[in-house]
Amino acid sequence: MARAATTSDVFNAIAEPQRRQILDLLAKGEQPVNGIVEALQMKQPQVSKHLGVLKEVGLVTVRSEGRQRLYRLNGDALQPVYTWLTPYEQFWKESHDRLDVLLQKAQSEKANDKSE
Amino acid sequence: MARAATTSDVFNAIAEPQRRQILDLLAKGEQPVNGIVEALQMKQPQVSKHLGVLKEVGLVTVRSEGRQRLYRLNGDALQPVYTWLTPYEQFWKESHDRLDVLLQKAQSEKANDKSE
DNA sequence: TTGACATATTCCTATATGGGAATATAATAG
DNA sequence: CTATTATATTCCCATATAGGAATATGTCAA
Repeated sequence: MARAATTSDVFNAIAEPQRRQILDLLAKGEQPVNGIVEALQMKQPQVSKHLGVLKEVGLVTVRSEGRQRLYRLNGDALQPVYTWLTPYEQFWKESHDRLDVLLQKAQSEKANDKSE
Repeated sequence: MARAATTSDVFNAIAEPQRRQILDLLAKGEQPVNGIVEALQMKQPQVSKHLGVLKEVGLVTVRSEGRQRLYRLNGDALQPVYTWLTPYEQFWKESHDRLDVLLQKAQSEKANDKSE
């Protein structure tokens, strides 16, 4: 089997750096395709393709206005990533105060208390 | 150009569901390859390959003990994902209280204060 | 209608899988 | 040394890109 499609889920969709850039831009507000093209210095067809992927996984929505197509971020679609990631938060938040380390420290301090 | 390598960065590495499963398992504690194979019902070569990817991006570390190779999670390596994701948090945490909405609400409440 | 602008789609190619099967390597027991 | 256990590596294949180039589609203006 080959690698899963980028459209199979949000994790695959955001694996591509340029798609994350597009999302970051859209986080500041709705943009027409050309707005993205200019802001991020990408080629128009590539942007349209990336937007297609993002749309398919629900990360963006579109609406037409005249000849422009305005893309808008749908941040909610990122929640699965956040949900998966949250339990790992402990590993870097105060990374040197992980539970096991704290326990060891507590032990040695207890020992020190006795000897000091 | 083809898709970036799964070993190019953490985002690509965690795009594969089975690799996330492996990480989830290792989050509970160090495991030998066969421990993972049994726990997750995967084939040994596949597990070794996935571990190779995870190791290359720094998500796991290994140490040998006898004939076993014990893999351990290195959660710190997930921080880039968390960092990228955090600004989007507002979109789903109290998703109906997004900043723009809050501002509107504040405005109308202010108006109400005056009238009440 | 015709032209110009905005975006989407198609075709092509090089590349990187992920799984299966078979095999190689490493380490220990006897 | 030899068999066994534990893991890694190699080969092969089907598939899905991501980018470039060219072109199709859509929409509005005159």
